[in-house]
Amino acid sequence: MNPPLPRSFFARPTLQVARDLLGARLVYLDNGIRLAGTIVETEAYIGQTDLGCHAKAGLTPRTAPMFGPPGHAYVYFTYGMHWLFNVITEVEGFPAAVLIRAIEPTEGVEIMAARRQPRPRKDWTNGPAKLTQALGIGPTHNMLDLCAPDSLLFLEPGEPIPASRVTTTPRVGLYTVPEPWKSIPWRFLIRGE
DNA sequence: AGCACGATTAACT
DNA sequence: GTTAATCGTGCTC
Repeated sequence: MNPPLPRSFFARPTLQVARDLLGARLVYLDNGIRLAGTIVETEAYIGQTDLGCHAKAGLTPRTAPMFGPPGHAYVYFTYGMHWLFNVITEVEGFPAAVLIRAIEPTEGVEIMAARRQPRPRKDWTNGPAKLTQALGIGPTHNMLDLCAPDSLLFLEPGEPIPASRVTTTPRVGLYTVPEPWKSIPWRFLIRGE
């Protein structure tokens, strides 16, 4: 078993981290059972000048995790019902994160399936709030250190994804965000996933 | 105190 | 393609 991605992986430019997380594996130890999936879609949110990023509001109770050290979780509540999982990037004090938007289930598939019943398999983890449902990630995991040796939630390296298989598009769901932030291509996907 | 809106999803037409 | 669900957050008054 590969050791988890170290803090130095996350303490880099956010676009680099978002790109390199494609193909990596997100792992959650749920009561000792490994639930895991390969990351196939990410988005970058970078600093207070990015008007699509929560950190545009500055340091508040909600955005505090983004200002914290890299390699920690930022789990937030939105639309009155959904939890979204992000990984903090860059140096402490600079607010930035990568949103994990979709994974391909690899371990603990039966448990994810049960939580996402009765939906078809392709709808189990193909959205940022769907994958937190399937894995069981929620408010208790906010600010968790994903690089701690005993962490229940962490990322493992996977098969490197060649540039020919990576696509970028504008980020999703930023309806009222002004340009250029609305259209800047900070969403990363594995082609065909 | 009130209000507009959201890094979404599921169920519609 | 459109829209309801549902409530914390940040902004304005």
